[in-house]
Amino acid sequence: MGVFESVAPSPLYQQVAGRIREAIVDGRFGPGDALPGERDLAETFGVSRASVREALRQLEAQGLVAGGRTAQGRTVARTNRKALTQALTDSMALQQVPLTDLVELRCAVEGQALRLAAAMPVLTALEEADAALATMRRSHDDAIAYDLADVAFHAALVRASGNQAMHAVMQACRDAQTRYLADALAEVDDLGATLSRLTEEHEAILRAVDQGRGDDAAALTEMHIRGFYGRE
Amino acid sequence: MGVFESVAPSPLYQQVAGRIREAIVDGRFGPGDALPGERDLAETFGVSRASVREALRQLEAQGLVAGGRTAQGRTVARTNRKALTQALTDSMALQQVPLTDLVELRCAVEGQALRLAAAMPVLTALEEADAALATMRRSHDDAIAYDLADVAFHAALVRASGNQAMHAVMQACRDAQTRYLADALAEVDDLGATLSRLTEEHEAILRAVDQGRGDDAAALTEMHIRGFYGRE
DNA sequence: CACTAGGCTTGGTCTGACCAACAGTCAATA
DNA sequence: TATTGACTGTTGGTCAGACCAAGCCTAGTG
Repeated sequence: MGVFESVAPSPLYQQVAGRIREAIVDGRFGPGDALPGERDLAETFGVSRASVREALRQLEAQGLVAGGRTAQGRTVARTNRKALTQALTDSMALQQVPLTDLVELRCAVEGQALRLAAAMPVLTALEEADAALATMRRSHDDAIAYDLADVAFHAALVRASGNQAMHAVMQACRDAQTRYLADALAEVDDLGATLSRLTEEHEAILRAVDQGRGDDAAALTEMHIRGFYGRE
Repeated sequence: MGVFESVAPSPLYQQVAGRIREAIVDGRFGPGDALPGERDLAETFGVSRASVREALRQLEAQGLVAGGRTAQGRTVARTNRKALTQALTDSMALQQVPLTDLVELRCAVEGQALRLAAAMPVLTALEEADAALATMRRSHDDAIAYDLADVAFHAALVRASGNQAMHAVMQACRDAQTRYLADALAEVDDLGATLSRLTEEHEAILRAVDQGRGDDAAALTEMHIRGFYGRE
C-alpha cells in the first residue's frame, strides 16, 4: 500500500449510479416512487444519456430500481429479493458450491428462525402457514401447486420470527433450491405418498412452533429439509 | 396465470446479458478468463455496442464480470462476494432491516458453521485462525488492525466448516456490520480493555472448535457477537 | 357526453464519432 | 548492444443525435 491514493476517477456511469443509489438508500426516493426520466437525469448530472442508462442498468441489476417500465418512467424497487437470490445462485455457480452447502445454510437459518418464532408471544403469521398447509393437503397430486404452498408455508413461519434478514436469506436459498426440485422429484416413486408424508412433517413443525417448542421445531425442520434435498 | 406465454420480447440488452451469463455459469468462460471486446460481442450478437455495454453493466453489478479494466479487455470475475454483500446491505436499507436482525442471522449461520467445523476430522484452517489471533494480541491499541484480524479469524473458522455458502453469507453479514463498527466502538470507554476481553473470547472459541466441542463453540460465538453488537 | 386522433413523453436501440490508456513494434540513440 | 522513445492499433469510456414503439394527455369531433 503506497503513500498516495489513486487519482484515477471512477467512470462517470459509476459516479452517477452512486449518486442515485445514495438518494434511494437515504430515502430521498421511497420504494415505489417514480424516478426522473433518463433525459432529465442526464441533464441534472451533466452527462450523456448513455452514461445515465448504464448507471440505471447497474442499479436495476442490484435490485434498487424496478425493472419493468411502468408506462411513465421508472420506479424505485420495493424489494431487491431477486437480486439477493441471484447473488446467492451465482455465488454457487462461480465457486461451484454444492447443493448440500445450501441445504445446510438453510437449515441453520430456518431452524434458528423457528426458535425465535416459537418464542414470540403472538403469532398471527401462523394463520398464513395454516392456510398454506390446507392448500398442500389439496395438492397431493400436483407437484407445482404443492411447491408453491410449501414456499408459502416456510416463508410464513420464518416471517413469524420477525427477522427480515433471515427471511430474505431463507427465501433466497429456497429459490435457489427450486432449480433442483425436478431432480429431487424424479427420484420419487409414489408422488402422492411422498407429498402426504411431507404434509405430516409440515403439520408437526407448525404444531411445535405454535406450542412454543422452538428446539423441536428447529429439529423437525432440519430433518424435513435434509430428508428431501439432502439424501445422497 | 394465463395459458399462453408472453410474446413480448425482452429488451436486447437483457437478452445479451442472459447469453453471456449462461456462458459464464455454464463454465464456457472460467473465472479470470478474458471476455471478447465490446465490439466483438456487438457483432456476434448482432446488436449495437450500446446494448452490449448495458448488458455488461448489468453483469458487472451482479458480480459476474470483473469491474476494473485490465488493459486488454474485460475478465470474468473470480468471486461475486461484493455483489452478495451489496445485496444484503441494500436489502437492509430498502426494507429498513434493523441491525439486530443481521446480528441474529450471523449468529445462526456462524454458530452452525462452527458446529460443523468442530465435527470435522482435520482442521488445517485453524492455523489461520491462530495467526489472526496473534495479530489481535498485537493490535490492542489499533481498532482498524484489530477489525481486520477479527474478520480473518471468523472467516477462517467458518471456512473450516467447509461450507462455502455459509462462508459467503457470514462474510456478507460481517461486511454489512462493519458500517456500524464505529458506532459500537464509540460507546466503549477503555479500548484496550475491551479488545483484550474480545481476544479472550476469541481464544475460547478457537479452543472449543479445536477440541470438537461444537455446541460450546456456537454458544460462545453467539455471546461474543451479541455482546459486541447487540447491546441496546 | 363519449370517443377518437394527434401530439408529447418515455424507454429502447442504433450509428458514428472522439478520447485516454495501454500493449506491442521498431527505429533512433547513447 | 541496450535503452529509449515514437508510432500504431486496440480497448473501454463518453458523447451527440437520431429513430421507433408504446403509452399518456388533450383537444377536437360525433
